[in-house]
Order: sequence, then C-alpha cells, then structure tokens
Amino acid sequence: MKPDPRRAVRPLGSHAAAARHAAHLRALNIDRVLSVAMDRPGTFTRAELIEATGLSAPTVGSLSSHLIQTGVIRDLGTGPSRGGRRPSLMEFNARHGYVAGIDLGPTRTRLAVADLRGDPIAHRIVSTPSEEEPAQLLGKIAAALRSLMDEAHVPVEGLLLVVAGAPGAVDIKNGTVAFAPNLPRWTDVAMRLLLQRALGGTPVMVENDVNLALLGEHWRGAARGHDTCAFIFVGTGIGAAILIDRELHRGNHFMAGEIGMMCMGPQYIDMDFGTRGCLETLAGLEALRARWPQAARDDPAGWLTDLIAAADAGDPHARQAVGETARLIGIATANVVTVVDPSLIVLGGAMFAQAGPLVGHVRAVVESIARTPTQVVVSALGKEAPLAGCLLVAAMEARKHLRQSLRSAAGLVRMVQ
Amino acid sequence: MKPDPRRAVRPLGSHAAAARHAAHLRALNIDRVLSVAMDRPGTFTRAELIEATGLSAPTVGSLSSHLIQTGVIRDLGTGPSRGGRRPSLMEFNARHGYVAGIDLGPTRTRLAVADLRGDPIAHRIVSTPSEEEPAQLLGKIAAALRSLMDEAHVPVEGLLLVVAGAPGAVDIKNGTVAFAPNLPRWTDVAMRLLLQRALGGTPVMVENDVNLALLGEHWRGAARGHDTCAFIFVGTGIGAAILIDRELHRGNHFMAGEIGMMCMGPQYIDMDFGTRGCLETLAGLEALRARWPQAARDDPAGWLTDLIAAADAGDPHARQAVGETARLIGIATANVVTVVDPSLIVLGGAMFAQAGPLVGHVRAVVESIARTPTQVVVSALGKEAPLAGCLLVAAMEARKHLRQSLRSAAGLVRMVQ
DNA sequence: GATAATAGTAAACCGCTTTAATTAAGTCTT
DNA sequence: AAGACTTAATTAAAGCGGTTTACTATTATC
Repeated sequence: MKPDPRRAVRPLGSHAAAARHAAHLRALNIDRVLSVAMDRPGTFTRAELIEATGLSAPTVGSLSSHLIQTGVIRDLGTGPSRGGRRPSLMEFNARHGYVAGIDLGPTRTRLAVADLRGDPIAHRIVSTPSEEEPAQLLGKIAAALRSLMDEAHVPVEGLLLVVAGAPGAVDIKNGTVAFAPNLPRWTDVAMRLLLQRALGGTPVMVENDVNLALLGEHWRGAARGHDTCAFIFVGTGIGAAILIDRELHRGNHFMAGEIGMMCMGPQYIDMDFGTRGCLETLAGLEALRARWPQAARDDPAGWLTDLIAAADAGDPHARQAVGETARLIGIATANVVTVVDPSLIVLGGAMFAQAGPLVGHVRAVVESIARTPTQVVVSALGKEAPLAGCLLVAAMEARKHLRQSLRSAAGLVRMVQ
Repeated sequence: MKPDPRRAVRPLGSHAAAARHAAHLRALNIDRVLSVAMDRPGTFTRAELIEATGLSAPTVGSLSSHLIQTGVIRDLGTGPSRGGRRPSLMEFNARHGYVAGIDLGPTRTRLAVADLRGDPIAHRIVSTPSEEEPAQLLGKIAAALRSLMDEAHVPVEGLLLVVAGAPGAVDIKNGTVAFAPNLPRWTDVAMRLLLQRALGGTPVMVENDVNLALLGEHWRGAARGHDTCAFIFVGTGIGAAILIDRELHRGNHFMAGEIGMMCMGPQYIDMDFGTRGCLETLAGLEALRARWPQAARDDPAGWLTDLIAAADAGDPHARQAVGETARLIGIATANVVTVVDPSLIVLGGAMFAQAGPLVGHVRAVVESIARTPTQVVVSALGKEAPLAGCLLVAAMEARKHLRQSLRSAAGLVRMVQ
C-alpha cells in the first residue's frame, strides 16, 4: 500500500493524483457555478455568476472558460452594454444531453424526449394492452422511443437517462415492479433491467407513477411552491404520494401512501379485509359504479359523466352514491392530512378528471375533520402529470450526474493558452 | 462597497478577511476532525483520525494541536505501543460545555444536566401543579435547574443550551406553546422567551414532548437503528411523532401526527366531531375509564391496573372495554403505518405503561390491516423518554454550534511555537 | 470628448494540503 | 543484546487554487 518512492517522476501538469484537497475546492466551485448556470432560465454573464456564487472574478472567469470548453455552457457572444464594456453572454447548453420519460399505463403508455431542462422535445402515445407480456411491451416501448428520438433528430448516444413510471408497488432500488393491481401480469417484473437492455444500455430509473405525478404537479402544476404536500389518486385503485421538504417519502417498504388498504372504521375490520373492508373496495371507481344501478346500461366510458350529471340534476340515488364515495375519500384524505400535515392536497385520477363537484365534497369533509388549514385542489396536469414527473426527475438526475463527472474531471485548463 | 485601496496595511497574521476560500477548506477539515472526535465513544490517536478522516498526517497534526489548544479535545498523554512509537491519546472533552433538558409534565417536571455526549450528570423531579401560572412555573423550574447545577458542580457559564419539551402543539420556530390539551393555562405561552429570561440568557429550544420521546427511543431505547419510525402516545390525550430518515417530521403547521383528532369512520362524522367523534374521545384514557363502570369505585390511580387484571381474569366487561379501545388504537396505528410505512412503531404513554396485554391487542389489529411487516413494540424508556430526547437534542445542537464556532475561528496557530 | 462605470484578464501573493523526509520510540528476531 | 522493522508524529518543501491588486477594453453619460 505504500507508494514506491522510486516511481517515475510525475510529469508537470499531470492531472492524476494532483493535490487532492485543493482540487476538491475547485470541484466544489465548479459545482457551485454549474448549479447556478443550470437554474438560470435564460442567458447570464460572468458578472452575474460572480454575484450569484460569491466567487471572485478571476475564479469565475477560469471556471467559465473551462465549462465552455467542455460544452456544458455555450458562449453566445457579447450582449448589450449596461453602461460599460459589453458582457459576453453565456447559456447552459440544455442540449448537452437528452433524457426521456415513460409513463406506463394499463392501456396506453406516454413517451417523451426532453432536454436537460426537462422541456419536452417530442412526445407520443403508444397503446400497450395489458394482456401482453411485460417483456414484449417494454420492447415495443423501447422501439417507439427510438423512433421518436429519430424523428426529433435526437442522437441516440446523447440519451443520458430514462425515467419510467409504473402503477403499483415499485422497488426503486432494484428497479422492479413488485405488483400492480390493475396489471396482473406485472408481478415481480425487472422493469429497469428489461428496459435498459432493450435500449442498448442507457441508464433507466423506475418509480411509482403517483409519486411522479406529485413531482410533476410540484414542478409545473397545482403544487408549485408547496414543499410538503400529497397527491391522492383515485381511479380503479387508490393511492397517495407524499412529498416532505421537496423529497418524496417512499417508506421502509416502498409502501408509504398506499391508502387503498386503509381501514375505514372498526365495523369493517372483521370482514375479510382487503377484499371488502378497505378504502379501495369502498370508494374506488368500481365501488362508485356499483352504487349507481344505471351504470350498467350506459357505455363503459361515460357512466361517470352521466352519474355526475344526474347528481347535479338532483337525482337522489346519484347524490347518495357520490356523497358516500366522497365522504370516504374525504376521511382518508383527512387522515393523510392529520398524519402528515401538508400545506396542500392534490386530488387526481379518473375519479376527479371529469367530476368537478366531487372535489368540493371531499374538500368539505376534510375541512370538517382536519384541524389544519390545508388546501385541497384538483390536479392541474391531469393525465400528463406522471410524464412531467418523469422528465423532471430524469433532467435533475442527469444534471446531477453531469455535475459530478465535471467535478471529478476538474482539469488544470489554465486560462487562455 | 468597494474596498478602499489605501486602507491601513493589514497586520501580518490577521485573522480577519484572510483568503476566504482556502480558510473554508480548513473549516471543512476542522469540522471533519471534530465530527469524528465527537462520535468516538472513548479515546483516539492522531493515526486513527488520519484513518477516519482521510486527511494527511501533517494536516491532522495541525488540526489536533489547534483543537487541543481550544480545549475541545483533551490530551491524555501517551498510550500503549502497537509495535512502534507510542501514540499520544486524545479524547473529546465532553465537559467543554454542558446542556440541560426539561420535560414539562401536567403534574411533575423532570430536569437533568448532561455533558456534551448527552450523558446525564444529575437529575431531579419537581412538582409543577397545572393550576399555577406558566410564567411562575417556568421560574420555579429555572430555579430548580440552577440549584441542580450547583449541586452537581456544573458552572453556570458552561451551560450552552437548554432543550425543553412540552405536551401539546409547540411552534418550534417561535418557541411558543400554542395550546396543550391537558394544561388549560398553557395557551400561546412564549415558553422559550420566559425560560431564557429566567435562566439569564441561556439559549433555549422548545419541542413537543412526544417528538422528544421518539428521539429518545431512537437514541437509546426501543427504536435504535430504525431511521423511519413513529411513536404513538396514548394517555389522556393521543398523539404521534414521526421520524423520517432520522429527522423529525413536524408538518406544515407543526401538527403532523396529531392523531387524537383522527376520524374513525363515516358514522362519526356527523356527531359534533372533536368532542365526541374523534380518536382521543373514543380511545383515550378517559374513554377507557368510561367503558369500565367499576372504575369510579376504585382509586383514581389504580383503576387501569385493576381493569387489566379483571380482563386477564376473564371478566367479560373488562375484556370488552380493553378490546374496543385496543381496536380503535390499532386502527389509528395501522393508518399511520399505511401512510408513513415505518419500520417500527413504538407505543407509549400511560395507557401502555402498566397495560402490557393491550400492546398485544394493538399489534394484532395492526397486523390484520397493514400490508407491511411493521414491528409494534412498547416504549423502552417509559416516562424518561422525553427527557432523554431533550438531552440528545441539546447535546447534538450544542456540538453543532461548537463546531461552527471553531470553524469560523480557524486561526493560524502554526504547529509548536 | 472627458469621465465614470462595467467587464474581463494578468500577475503577485497567500493559506492550506500534500508528498517526502526525518525524528522518536517502541517491538521483534536471531 | 544488537540490529531490523513498525508505528507514530513532526518538519520541510512544493504545488494548487483562490483572492487581491493592477491593468486593459469598451461603452454610456454628462
């Protein structure tokens, strides 16, 4: 382990094994500059970097030229003067790499390619019938993503990361889908492995789709500025996602927020719980449909709209069906509010997509129970929320990785020369 | 804002405004060494610091002498040889400062003084009848703390921080007790301000006592190693504390975990909720007592023991009272498990202090509902848990503050000389 | 057009850490 | 018991990187 004192003299300016901790300082500063640069929506100057980072002008100058050389930052020439020498404008090169998002759904899957800001470049919807084998579906999705990138002239080798969302219990550590209630074939599927293989080795991350929807809403939707909030998804299944201090809370077994299994009262506990007594079976879409006898006569897609219309018109049966459902969802929501105390609850999923009045019911129930002034709003991004979350996570992770690789490659690139 | 170039020549070796960012590097390393030193339970050598911090020998040497000079680290002379020159032993000086903890209770208040490891030096219990004015009580507590320190020969000026726990809603930002269900006089009490004044200016932090109990259990009790877990407190009131990744989760209005207000089913929602329909009124100590007609005849302290004994003996009334209570607590616990997905639940409070069998009931209910294998155990520290949490928080915060002050005072202290 | 303000670069300096060499004080082997 | 080897800690020299200071370039303002 001892270094051989007789080893070859280190060449002047050699990068390897340079003073480790002075280099660490430089790495920190590269990170600082890059963070500022990436978060700026538009162009910026060296002077602005000095202001924002607190570093001195020569340091910022040196780091800027280094980062321009690597291509992460682009030089845009001189800008308008503000009463003196004209500044040279720079911009974070959001196309220094690309990311993709995949929102796997029970019948349709949404794809998108985006730049490093997360801004979508192209998107597409492919049909993914749940009868097909997961491996086949993932192959189909990968092929669609490739053709999408081709059409958008995004180079394959530029794809840095793909984030995929799946409904159900996702083990983000192993990248597997443990089980998905509405996708019976998706049990213990190594989604990350299969996708990564089908994509020729591109890194893949897998996450629960409700979690991604919440991140999407927090980024560009109804939850902007709410750093501790929750998303309550009600469709055929019921689930919640929880954001705490801007971080997803997933729980010890990746089961945090799986409120479909919540017990709604002592009277339900002796039933065969899980098939009859839990929230999902009492207040999911199927349960609501069962409360509305006319549903069977209508088409499978439009019954909810009809039910809501009937309730609005004053039909007592419809009103009761909606009221009972909203009451249960409201209690569950209030329980989340009581335990987590978020500043906002976002309601989403098919139950709320067309059913505006339901939101009001739920809000009223929450307000009558909870002791905190928690806002209850409906999703702003709707079906696009999980995909937006995919792109956000992908862009953020890719940027983090980029910063790390630039830090460790902190060369000596002396100014000019 | 521009520095005057003609300003007086800076004296050689002046600390102020030295090269800012090289000094920052030193500050980081001081922090690193101190963190290692503080976390070592016993003595350590320079060689061990080199190993643990990854820094070079000269750096560790320089930092060690500096820290010994300041007194945070003590030199213990040479230790036993391990086949070469004998190392010089050092030790974190846990008495470089002191902290105190105060666990305010409805009838009794626990006090303790501890060193910077959080190890108690002396403790005491003072009676604090809830009829008295908060300001008076706090004065009494402060006086008791002073006399306790006096007896233990702890210098007053060495007291760095006091952490106090209170039952009820505590605003840790402002250091106020918004309200405490069992302490009617404690509404909007500026506890931090009053205590700090009564103690002559010593910094004070205030925190909810259930939160502190959870931290105590995580530190030295039943929750050791469980970085995401919860404490469910059941006494006259009911409340929960939530730990997520070793950090307390307090919520947006400091109301996270206030499950006393949890709604236990749709049938309760139309009652005047809060006084009849919520968990606390259905399953708190008072509710259990009401379910047991014989309670009135017994003494106010021992009825719970008698009730449990009767239930154990097979008394059907007693069994039903216990069963109904445990079922409700179990559902609430399961709701917490569902939402948070912790690895462990700790049950504490008067309800479980003498009532071992109740824990089994609750565990069974949780297991029948929750879909995750979450352990349910009883508190290991009992009534001492909040005080332990006080001392932990106080010691940790004091150490953090100490590290910061030593970092910013990173002098030039050249070795020897 | 002189002046002041803004933007950026070059050179000197300085603190901190590292590597390398040295001192110190033992244990182990033959 | 003498020499060889280990382990611990200090001293010396060298280099890296950031800041300060000084200087150049460019342009709006008076």
